[in-house]
Amino acid sequence: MLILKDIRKNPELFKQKLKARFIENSDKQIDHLIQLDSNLRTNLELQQEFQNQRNSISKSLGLIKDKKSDEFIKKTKEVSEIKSKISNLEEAINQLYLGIDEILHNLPNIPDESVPVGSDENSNKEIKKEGKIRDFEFEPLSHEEIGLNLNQIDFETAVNISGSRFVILKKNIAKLERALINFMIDVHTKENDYTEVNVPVLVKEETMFGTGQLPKFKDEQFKTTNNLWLIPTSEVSLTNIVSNQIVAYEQLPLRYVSSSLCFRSEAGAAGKDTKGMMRQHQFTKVELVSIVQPEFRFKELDRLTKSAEVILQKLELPYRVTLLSSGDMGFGAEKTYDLEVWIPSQNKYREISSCSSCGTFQANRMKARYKTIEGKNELLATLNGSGLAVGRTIIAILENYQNKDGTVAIPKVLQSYMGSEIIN
RNA sequence: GGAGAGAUGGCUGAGCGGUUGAAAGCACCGGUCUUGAAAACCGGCAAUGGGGCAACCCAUUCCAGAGUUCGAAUCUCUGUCUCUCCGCCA
Repeated sequence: MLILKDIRKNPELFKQKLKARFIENSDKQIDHLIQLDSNLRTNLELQQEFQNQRNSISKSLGLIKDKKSDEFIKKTKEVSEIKSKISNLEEAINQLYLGIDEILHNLPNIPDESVPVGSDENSNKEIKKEGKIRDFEFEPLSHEEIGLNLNQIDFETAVNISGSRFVILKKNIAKLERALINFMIDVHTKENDYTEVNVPVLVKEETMFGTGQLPKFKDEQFKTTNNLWLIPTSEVSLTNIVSNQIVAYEQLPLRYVSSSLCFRSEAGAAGKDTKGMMRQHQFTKVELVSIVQPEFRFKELDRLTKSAEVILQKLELPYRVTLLSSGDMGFGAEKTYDLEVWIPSQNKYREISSCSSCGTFQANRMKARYKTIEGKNELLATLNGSGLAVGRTIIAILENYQNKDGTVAIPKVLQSYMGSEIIN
C-alpha cells in the first residue's frame, strides 16, 4: 500500500508514476484521495476539539461531590450536546476512511526509476542470456509428449479426479519433483544463507491482504468455506511472518526459503497454456523471501535474483534475465527481474522465476516494522522471488535433457538426489 | 463435537467505573561508582493520528465491533483468536 503521507506531500509525482503503471483514472483517483484526506483531517481536528471539551468537563464532573447540584446537571447537559456533535462527525469520518481505503487498497506500487516504462512485456529489457541452447539432432518433443511416452505424466486421470489444469506425475518424474525441492532448498540454505521454513498454505484473509492478493485479485484465488484462502505462492506466508511485528535492527536481514504447494484459479487465463503442465491450478514452488531495511533493498534484490539464478546454472539450463517494464510488473512490485528458461518445444524462453522488491508496499499493508538504530519504528522492505518454480523446472529438464530414444538424462547436480543418471 | 479458562506496553504480569497510558518485574538506553566489567544505586523507556519552527500540545488505542454511563482496561452484548480437559481423527 502506498503511503498516504507521501502522496499528500507530492501528489504530482504519484500521478506520474501511476501513469507509468497504466492505471485507469489514476489522476482522478489521486485527486479524489487528496480531497478525501483533506476533508478527513478537517473533520478529525474538529472532532478532537470536541472530544477534548467532553473529556475536561467529564473530569470536572468527577470532582463534584453533589451529583444533584445545579452545576452538575447543567454540565451534564452540556456534555450530551457535545457528544451528539462528536458522533455526527464520527459518521462522516468513518465514511472518509472507507473512501480512502477503497482507493489506497487498490492502487499498485509505483515503479522504481530504473524500471523501463511500457504497457506490457514488449517493453521488458533483456539484461543477459546465460547457458548454451542445445542444438538438437532430432525434432525435440514437448514435455507432455515425453511424459506420456514414458507413462510418467498422466493428464487423463488427473482430469478424471480433479478436472482440467491438474496433473499426475509417476515414477521417476514424480521423484524428480522431490529431488528438485531438496536440491533447491539445500543450495539456498547452505550457499545462499536462507533459513528453511515450512509454512501453512491456508491463511486468513488479512494475510492475503498483507501481501496484496486481496482485495483486488480475489477472483484469482481459491477460498475455503471456512473463510481461509489457499496461497498462490508461499511468498504470502513467508512475508507475513513479520506482519504486525517490530523487528530488532540486529535481526535483519531475515531470509526465508520454503517449498510449498501453490494454488491459482487462473481465472483470466482461459485458453492460455492449455496443453501440458505449464499452467496448473496446483503446483510446487520453492520461494525466497528477504526482509531488509529499505536502504538495502536493491542490493538485496540483486542478491536474491542471483540466488535464484544459481539454481539454473547448476542445473545447466539455458536462461535469460529480463527487467520487467512498469506495466508488466505485479501489483506490489516496484522492480522485478524475471528469469526465463529455454523451452525447446516452444522455441522460446518462459518465466520460471520472478524476483521483486516490494519496497515498503507490503510492509505498510501488514504493519511490518523494524527499530532503527535511533530507536524509531520504520517500515521494512520486503522482497520475494521463486527459487524456482518446480513444475516448470521439471518441464525444462525433460525438454532440454531429452534423448532421441525418449529417455531423459538427469542433470549432474541432481543425480545423487535421484540415485540415477537417467529417466526411463 | 461437549465442558471450561483467557486475550493488558518488546516480554512476564497487576488492575477498585473517575489525573490509569496503565503497578511491578525482565529486557533495553543514559548516569553514578569501578583501571575496566559485573553488581548496586539513580533516571529514562508504548503505538498511531493531528497541530506547532521548536520545547511541546491534543486525540485515539488495554483482541475487534456495538452498547450502558457525564466518565469504561474495568459493566452488558456480539464476533474473532488462543489455551486446558473430554470425545473423534491424521
